[in-house]
Amino acid sequence: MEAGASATRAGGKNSAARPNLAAVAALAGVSASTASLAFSGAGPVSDATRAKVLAAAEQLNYGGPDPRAQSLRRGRSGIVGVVMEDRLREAFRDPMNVAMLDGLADELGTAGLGLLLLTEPGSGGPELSLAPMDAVVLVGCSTQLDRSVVALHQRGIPVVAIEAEPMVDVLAVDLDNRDATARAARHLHELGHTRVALVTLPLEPTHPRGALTEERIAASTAFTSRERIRGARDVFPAIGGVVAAGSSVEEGLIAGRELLGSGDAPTAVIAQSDLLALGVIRAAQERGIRVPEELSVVGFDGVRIEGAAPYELTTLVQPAVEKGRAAGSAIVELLAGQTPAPRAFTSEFRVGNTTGPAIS
Amino acid sequence: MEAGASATRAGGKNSAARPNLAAVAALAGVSASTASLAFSGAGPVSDATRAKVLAAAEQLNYGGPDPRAQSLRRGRSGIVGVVMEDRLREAFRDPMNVAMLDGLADELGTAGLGLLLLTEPGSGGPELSLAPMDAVVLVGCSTQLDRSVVALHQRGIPVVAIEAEPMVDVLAVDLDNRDATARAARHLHELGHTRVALVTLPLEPTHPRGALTEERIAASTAFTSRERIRGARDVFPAIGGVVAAGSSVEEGLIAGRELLGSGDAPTAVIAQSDLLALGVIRAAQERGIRVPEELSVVGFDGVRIEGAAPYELTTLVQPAVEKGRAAGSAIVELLAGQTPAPRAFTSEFRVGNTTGPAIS
DNA sequence: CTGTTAGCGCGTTCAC
DNA sequence: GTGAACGCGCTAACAG
Repeated sequence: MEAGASATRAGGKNSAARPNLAAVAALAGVSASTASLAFSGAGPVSDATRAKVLAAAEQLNYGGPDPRAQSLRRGRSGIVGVVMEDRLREAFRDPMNVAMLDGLADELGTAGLGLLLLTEPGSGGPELSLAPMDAVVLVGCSTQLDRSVVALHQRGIPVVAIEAEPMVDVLAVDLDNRDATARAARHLHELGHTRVALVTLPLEPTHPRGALTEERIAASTAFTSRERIRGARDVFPAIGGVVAAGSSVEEGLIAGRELLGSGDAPTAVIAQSDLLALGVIRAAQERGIRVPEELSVVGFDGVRIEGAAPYELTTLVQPAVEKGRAAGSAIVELLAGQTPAPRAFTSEFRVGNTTGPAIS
Repeated sequence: MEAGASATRAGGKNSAARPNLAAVAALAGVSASTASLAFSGAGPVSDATRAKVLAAAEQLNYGGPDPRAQSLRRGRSGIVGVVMEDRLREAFRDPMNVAMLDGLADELGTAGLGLLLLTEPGSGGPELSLAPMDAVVLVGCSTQLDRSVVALHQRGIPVVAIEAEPMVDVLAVDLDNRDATARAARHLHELGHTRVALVTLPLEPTHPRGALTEERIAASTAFTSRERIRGARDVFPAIGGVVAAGSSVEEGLIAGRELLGSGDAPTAVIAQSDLLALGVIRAAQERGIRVPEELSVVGFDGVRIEGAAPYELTTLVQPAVEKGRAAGSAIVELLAGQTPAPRAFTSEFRVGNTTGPAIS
């Protein structure tokens, strides 16, 4: 051994094999278990011994216990999987998802848990059942994940679902999608609207646009969209409309053009997200239709959107961050062996300046 | 054993202990390694044997090999960590980050790798060195991560950094932040502007607002912001301005008010993101300052922003998705034992309708 | 094609 | 305080 200033990228054969705890222990002249305690700090170790171990570690360029081995030994990896709809960009485009994720990450981070982004099976992404995770959060997922959920249960991995069809042994974090939409619909009803149309979020995994038909509703795999449709139908049983390909202003614009260009254009539109609602308003502007005088528009979510001015959307404000936070704390409790109760959140109906009396 | 329709959540003592591969193998009457092959499919196993194993697995309610054990044995977890600035919501608010992540996730997903969201050390989140990951991507990180990077190297974990201060043994995915900004600055220079101000992205981890001072620049930990400042100074050596607390229209508005309210307001503003640029334009509108007649504004990123109309921002279009994709493929190559070359991307200067000749 | 033998790297009993 | 042994659950070698 020459001088000790090396360690940059020395070419010695020592650097070839990665050191492990045993090697460090050997060099320090202690047993492996003692060395383990010296690192984890979870046990009585004399300062002198600890120093010896740390010195040996430094000399061997040992970076601490291997997380993979720890995971196996402890039976915990500190990772929580989050399953979202296929395209990340799609999911992140909607501020609601982002807010929810933020709440979730916040709560999990506090507990030292990391967030693993997964996509639904079949989308070519990482296999849901291949990742070493301690728990899973399903968000805005299609209702067809039963297979995967069963596999997770077999592994004893707790599952929390945000706004999903109820499943056995899956803790639900719910939103009053149906009731909330019904409340908004009632508002329109009271204002005298009868020709009301829906602009819904996607109903199928492939997100095709098109008219809202009975068949599509029946075959839909999107829980949230369907619940909101039901809410609208609680008030307007025969309500129709169009299905958008995503939650964006652009999609709302397309949907709005479709609706407002038809023979008997609606006097009110129930959009399933604020972004869609804003798009519909844009479409109205294009045709010179005034909002709310000639067209009422309600949204869902209650996000502040850049560029919405001068409109203040009539909408349903949902506690997105809280939803994420609730899912996070539920996970933490689940991992602690407790059995938390399902959580249900309610949206607040906020009247803005985009709804008004129907003109007959 | 009664009828076989059970397995829902039977209370037998068999369901207490989670089955493992050995148990399945024993029940199937084969060796553990054979059972392993039957599951992984990576080896010659007779159909009859495989069927036996699968049947035993089903009977025992075994969900397949434990990913944690596989991780240890194979030395791979299939997880790639992504380290971003502290708040997720903050990071996701900027469409650039989302686009980049999308490209990254896309490339990694194809390789079967999952994305683990991590925060910088000290932000209370999951420890960067505690997660079982195969590689790490640093994005928009402060330049003070050397400690963590060293730890990762000790573990033999490859690191890719997107737009970061060069570090040893870290593969760089770079953007021509400085040159690009200089190009935009030159454009303003040629238009005759001399009173030009900057609106920069945060310079410190805590994101305080305030005037852009020499001290702050010198002490800054944000690589991208600093490079862009340098680019501006290549053309306007004495340029000053303000530091925003994040990349958002709101922040741009605040910064714009500050700049335009001062004694000698600038005739041109170089904003370090399109969101900030739009905010500055809003501030100008508030004061009745016309863009581009009385104030020129350039941005950075080249994103389509809802609500920007009727403006089409003069900006630097950067290939965000490609950046992410490049980082992803670099990771894949690194994990395959190859040594990919660093990648560098260039931004395209796009002249919109928010810049014009200086009025003197 | 299948079984046997060794570990992967670590944490946790127990003794001393 | 410290050391010795064992096993987490699986898979990569080699035998047969």
